[in-house]
Amino acid sequence: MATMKEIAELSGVSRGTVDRVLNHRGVVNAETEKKVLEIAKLLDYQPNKAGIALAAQKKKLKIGVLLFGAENPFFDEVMDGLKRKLEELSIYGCTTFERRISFDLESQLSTIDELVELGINGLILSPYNDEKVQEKIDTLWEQNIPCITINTDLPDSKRIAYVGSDYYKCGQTAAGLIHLFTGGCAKVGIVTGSHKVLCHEERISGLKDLFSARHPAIQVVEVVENNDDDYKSYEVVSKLLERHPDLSVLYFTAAGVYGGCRAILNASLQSPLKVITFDAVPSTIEMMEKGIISATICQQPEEQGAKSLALLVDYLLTGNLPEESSIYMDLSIKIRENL
Amino acid sequence: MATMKEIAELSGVSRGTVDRVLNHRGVVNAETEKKVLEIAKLLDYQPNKAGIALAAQKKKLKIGVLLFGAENPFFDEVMDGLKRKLEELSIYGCTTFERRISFDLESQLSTIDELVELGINGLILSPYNDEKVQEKIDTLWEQNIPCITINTDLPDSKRIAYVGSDYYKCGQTAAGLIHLFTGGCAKVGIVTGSHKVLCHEERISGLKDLFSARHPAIQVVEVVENNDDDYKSYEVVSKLLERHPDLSVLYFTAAGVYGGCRAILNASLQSPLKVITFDAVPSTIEMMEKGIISATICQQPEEQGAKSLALLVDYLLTGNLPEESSIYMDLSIKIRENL
DNA sequence: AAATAAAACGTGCACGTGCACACTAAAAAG
DNA sequence: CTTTTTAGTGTGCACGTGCACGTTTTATTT
Repeated sequence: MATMKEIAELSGVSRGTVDRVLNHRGVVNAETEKKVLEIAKLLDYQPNKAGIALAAQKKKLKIGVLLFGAENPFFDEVMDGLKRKLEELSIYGCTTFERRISFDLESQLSTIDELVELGINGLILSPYNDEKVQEKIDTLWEQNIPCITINTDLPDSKRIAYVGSDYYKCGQTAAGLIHLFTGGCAKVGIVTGSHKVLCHEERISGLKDLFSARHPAIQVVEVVENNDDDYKSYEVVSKLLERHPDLSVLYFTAAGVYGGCRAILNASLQSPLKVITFDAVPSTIEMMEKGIISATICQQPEEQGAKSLALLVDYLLTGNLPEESSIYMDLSIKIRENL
Repeated sequence: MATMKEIAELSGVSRGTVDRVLNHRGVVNAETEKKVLEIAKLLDYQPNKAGIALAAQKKKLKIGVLLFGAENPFFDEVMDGLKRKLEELSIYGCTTFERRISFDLESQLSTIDELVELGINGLILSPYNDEKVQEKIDTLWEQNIPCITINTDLPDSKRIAYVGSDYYKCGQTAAGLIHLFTGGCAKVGIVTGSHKVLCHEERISGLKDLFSARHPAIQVVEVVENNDDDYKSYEVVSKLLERHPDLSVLYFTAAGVYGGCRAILNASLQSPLKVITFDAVPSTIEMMEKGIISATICQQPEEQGAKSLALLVDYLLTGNLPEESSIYMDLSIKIRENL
């Protein structure tokens, strides 16, 4: 592996000049630049990561992490993955400032300001879907503080990347499972968070599109909202089961799984009901072990945390943007036996 | 973060002595040792990885990788994951020597010798199940060449770890899927590689055990062997389908999936047959897209490659053994929609 | 022509560790 | 008493990069 020193010797200049050429720092004579670049290409120069890491020690990179769901175990797992990656990246001597807030625009905006005050060099954010947050992200970008959105996106903002799941594909996967579980003829009820939340809607359309394209005999009988609240969920599911005693599948697009399952346990059903959910938080796992939930589709929260940190640190150290601006996690289906 | 330099200053000794104490190198006065260790613990000293990486440059670690299945796309994916991790670990300046061989004891033994000749510092190996290989691994261990088994294990050897899947759990997961796909009453046919191969047997017993424990109405009608050969597979599956025209599920524990599926395509079945397989090689994906295969259980080949390299390099650089001597991958269920 | 500004480049330190080598003082051997 | 051994310790280089600072040359202004 070629080093800057070797390039300098072969080009007849000093290591400092090579540094200036390769890192676009300062001013260099056009001819010199050409020669250095030539030789660098010839030797297939790749910066030595150990050297970069060593030099990065003094930079003391500070990364802000701001997630919703202060009480949501899903985001605990995101944090776990992020921490794991932080350990791996400890070689670059970077530190994180973590904040968990409830689902609220104002506290999101103020916490971002707080993190900026602390002098963060980059931000990982699960954004509230509001124009003010988008503007904030754009401002940060102008201030040389790059931002990565995680779990939910703000596609029109100047975030350098989104890391999360493909919600449409989530819905399609659920549809595929329903087909396999029922043999192609079924009555499906859907419990969603809110029609206003884009990602819930996308999961529903992914599912409906697949049914109409491939399994027309599967019928979505009703969609109810639980506002991601377990008690609301308990109520709406109870009533749904009363209205449709012949329901064969119940599909949760988001939170409120536990409340919904309690409603199922409480109802006296004559036919077996298959339940399909998202994510595998502890209460979901409990219901899978009881046999209430047949399958759950996981969006790899740990990987989301790990990937977003890796991308941000890479950008801060090398200036490399990710190849794709949206990075989707693999979806993994879990049943009782492979939890 | 504390450094060796700081520890040296606080202990009133030189950095060299701190190095000797912490890395058990050379001879140190008992009292001095005690004091240094005390202060190191007090400061919660963790060696700086960038420094280690930089110093590791001159060691030029060489890792041998010896995998079966020269023509098997599954092991291609293992190699992909390993390469990816190698890129990440390039910071330590290590290189790999890769060999792919066919399933044969003699060539495995001779290739190991060849790699040792090349001066490898460690070996990643998918071992042939034979005492001679075990002895070879033990010999390597005596020679200070640690070995990690991948995909299949040799538990009684002196390998420092096994990275792969839990075959019994694979079988249980398949059983769980069959239950969900059929509703608890089904006739199941099993196509296996060979009864002599331990891991195939484990997948079958995982499946049978779950059925007898939880789903007694599901019946395994026959187990046939295909010796991991597609044409043999075509033949035995054809005959199996003739003998059991009422079969509801066909379960492949190993290779020969493509040949078996061709047999299914060729047979005129009156009732829909659900097929469950392992891994997601290109021909399997093709059959999933055609709708022949309902689901496949993946053992994360890329992760196997990545994890084994990470563990080996970690051991070589720091002497840390993995916490568990057997590392099992998560099992991920794939259907057409989440491939 | 002298003074100032700008362009272009070189030098040297810092980062933390591994390891070879040199060195001192005390104990053992002659 | 002198020489040799050995336990114990200190010193300094190497690894590759980022970056601040200094120096020299060339161009521009007064």
